[in-house]
Amino acid sequence: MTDHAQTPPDENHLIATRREKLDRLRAQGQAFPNDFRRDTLAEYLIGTYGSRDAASLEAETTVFALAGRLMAKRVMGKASFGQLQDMSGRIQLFVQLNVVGDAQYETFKHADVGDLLGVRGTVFKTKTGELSVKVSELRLLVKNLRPLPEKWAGLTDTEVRYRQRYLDLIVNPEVRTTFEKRGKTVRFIRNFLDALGFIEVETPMLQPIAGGATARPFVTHYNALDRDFYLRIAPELYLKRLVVGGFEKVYEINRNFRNEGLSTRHNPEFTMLEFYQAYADYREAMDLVETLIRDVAIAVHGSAVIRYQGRTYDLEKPFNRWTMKEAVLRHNPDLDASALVDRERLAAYAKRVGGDVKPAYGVGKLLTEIFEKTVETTLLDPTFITEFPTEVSPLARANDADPTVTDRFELFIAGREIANGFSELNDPDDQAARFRAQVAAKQAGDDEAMLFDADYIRALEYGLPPTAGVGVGIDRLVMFLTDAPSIRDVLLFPQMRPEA
RNA sequence: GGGUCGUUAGCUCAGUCGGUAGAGCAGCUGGCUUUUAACCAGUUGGUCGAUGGUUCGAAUCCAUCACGACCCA
Repeated sequence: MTDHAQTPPDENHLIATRREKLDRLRAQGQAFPNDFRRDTLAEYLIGTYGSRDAASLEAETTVFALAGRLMAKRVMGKASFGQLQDMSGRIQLFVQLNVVGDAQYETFKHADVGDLLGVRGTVFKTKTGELSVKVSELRLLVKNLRPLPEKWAGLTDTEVRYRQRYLDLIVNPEVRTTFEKRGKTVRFIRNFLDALGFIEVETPMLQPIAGGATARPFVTHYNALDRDFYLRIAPELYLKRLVVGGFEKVYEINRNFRNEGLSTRHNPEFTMLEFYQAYADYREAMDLVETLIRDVAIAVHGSAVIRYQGRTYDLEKPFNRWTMKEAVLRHNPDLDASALVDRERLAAYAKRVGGDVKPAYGVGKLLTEIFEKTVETTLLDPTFITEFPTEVSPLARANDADPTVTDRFELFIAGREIANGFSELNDPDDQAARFRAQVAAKQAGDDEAMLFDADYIRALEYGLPPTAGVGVGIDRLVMFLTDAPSIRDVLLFPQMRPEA
């Protein structure tokens, strides 16, 4: 791009002024140099010298090279202060005319907050005791053309924060902390599973049949094959194929895509951990999940006692474990055990509590509706709900004693589903029958129902070991660990409508 | 999809009953060699989200639309 002289007519005078400064830099030579090398981060200086007193620092003659973004500037005649921010934090700069000379002092005087600078200098403490760098050399490395948000109130407009996350990250340090914690969370989970002998794999995102969950997929087109493909809604069926193939402990952490609405809890692409362990059942999986959640909290947060949105959660205590029926009865005194098997009464009650009621719904689906409407958001302390109806669990193994329910659990924390796991259905004929029921539901108008995956059935016919599988919503887990009220706060670039 | 609220200078926000568009910060000019929301003096800066309507006159009232936040489905 060489037409830098062309300034869009809608730019304001602040940008125009900075472009003039840039034009002068271009005229003087390389305006975007890449030959300055730093050897020190702000955090290192603060950590190493922050607690030393002013007198002892006077003997420190080491010259450090730092680079970063100028975040504040205070010019006082022939001496000036600034704040330099790098990836580790901030440190104060002290620039004096009689040390750096006219040219560099002018550079600093006319620098804008937001410019990227390289400086060399020694450490000292000011009268007020702030560790600072006495600058002996200063260079402008990149000219900032767009003014940063105001220094005191900062950037609060949520729309701008999400759309221009880079700006949010520059001016709101706690945002950076949130995403560092997110990275730490994922890394901890990988280490945790690796240590238990799990193998991490990657399975297709582009799938000819979007299986493994009940959700509407995104459709795309593969030109070379002239065929529609789907962005995956879950990796589940592929991971279980791998268990058939002998990956007896396997996991994947990756993106899923669901063609649903946007909300504080939903983004169309989100990150899911799924892991599968052969020769284990859902109870062992629950124990593993409980340990994982507790340990990840300690690793990321330093403690198993978490403050989330004003409420304290003690993950050290054993998680609650209730069956879905127990939970529904506990929260709905108008219902008794006999009502839970009476379709008419359940349908009437589900309707009363605002649930979706359709003629095709059996008692299991109706019970689930009532659970979602009356119980889910009340499950604040970590709670496993078990015995999900078979009707709503097309991939889970039916319970040996009561085949109307499955050996399945979901974990709720702060009223939100965090994990979902079950003993896998490994009877190929039962699975084929459940796929056929899903296909029938789809034909009856349920556009979230599953399709028949013949290759998956073929894989089961080779023999899927008895297996437990779990999915953990990473975004919701990170929300909880970072005290974030909205999923958008834990996604670097949350989905937004295109700008007008 | 529905409801409520919001959108005014680069940022954060005021704007009365419908009567010439405001502040702080940032910017620009000058002063100031230990400041830290530096300070002092002067000063520039507006498609009031968009479109249409009511009115002598609209940031303000009405309608539609766009985008966002929160709640609900």
